[in-house]
Amino acid sequence: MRGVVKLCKVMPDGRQQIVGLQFAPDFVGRPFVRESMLSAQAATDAEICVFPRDLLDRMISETPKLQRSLLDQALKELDAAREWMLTLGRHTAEEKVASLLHLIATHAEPQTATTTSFDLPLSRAEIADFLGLTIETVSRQLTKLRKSGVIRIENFRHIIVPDMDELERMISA
Amino acid sequence: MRGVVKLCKVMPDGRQQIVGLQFAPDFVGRPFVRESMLSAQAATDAEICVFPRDLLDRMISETPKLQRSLLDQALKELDAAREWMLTLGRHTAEEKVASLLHLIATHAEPQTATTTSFDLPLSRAEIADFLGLTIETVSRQLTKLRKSGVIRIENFRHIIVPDMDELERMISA
DNA sequence: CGGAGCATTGACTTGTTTCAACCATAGTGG
DNA sequence: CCACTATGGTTGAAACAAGTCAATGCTCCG
Repeated sequence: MRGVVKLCKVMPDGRQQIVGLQFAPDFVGRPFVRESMLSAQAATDAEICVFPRDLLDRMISETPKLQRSLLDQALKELDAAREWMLTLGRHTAEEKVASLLHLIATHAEPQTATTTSFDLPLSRAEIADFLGLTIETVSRQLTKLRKSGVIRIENFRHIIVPDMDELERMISA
Repeated sequence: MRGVVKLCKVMPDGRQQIVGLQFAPDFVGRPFVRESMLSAQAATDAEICVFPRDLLDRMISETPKLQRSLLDQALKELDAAREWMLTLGRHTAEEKVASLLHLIATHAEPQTATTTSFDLPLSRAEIADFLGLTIETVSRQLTKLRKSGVIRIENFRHIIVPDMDELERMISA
């Protein structure tokens, strides 16, 4: 209902990858399945509406409409995941960081005109885990974007994008 | 029904990423949606069973069982996509190549004991696009795996894995 | 004040890419 | 039948982007 939830995968040796962010009205969880190889953590303060599993399973089985919207959500997430695969596989560090800022800007609060500002829901370490980079590289790319005037940074977490088109041009995808 | 289909995304500047491989009885396509930002190409000779879109849409709407299996397939693909995000983001080149071999080995023909052999459905260039690497790096990692005895290569495309456990150990995830 | 936690910056190293040469195979046409 | 080209793959050397290691800065908070 409010806040951001991150979906994580970890390797035995400790390397970690965030494989998805869930925003405001998204549904988190996997009906019909006992467990998955995924952990979900709140990235910010969040209000979550929880359903008991068997009740939910039953409701889904009985109402085709619900099942349909669940399918839609799954397909939306699938598209997002594949979009992100392109980012992880074929973007440079700079493009990756720009992509993340764009993702958050478009999914967070409603926008006003071309100028946008928002709070990062993630720490540098979490950003690194999302982008497949190190915190140092994330930090460097952020200052690079700042120095080139694409973004402004206030208090580490608050980002101001004077010109969204400029940011989108950094991604070019 | 037979063969391998690859799902591709391309960037305006030509960089390309393969975001999924579909094997034998998988369903390819997106019901209810006119178009998606994805192209599907046969990677090998393939036999495909095609349904007319409106017929399929209608059938799905009317049979909850079909809708359910479609949901299952979507969730399966979502898991696979996220698994691959971990590979793209946090694995080294060597681990990536090993992961691909493992993926193909486990999805291709049924297996015999620990020794496995199969034909690569992808060219070096396609492998590179799947793993987010260059063809040169792919080639180098393959020879590295060959020289270390984890795999044998016959005629460029045919791979023999003497010991599956050994291959899995290269991935460690 | 002083320590803990997070972020930034710098110097250096390394893995992967880039650029280029080369090899093998198959097909084509003189 | 043999050059000749096209295609796909391998290999080497140099360049570069990102990672590693280490020092420092900034805030919050007890």
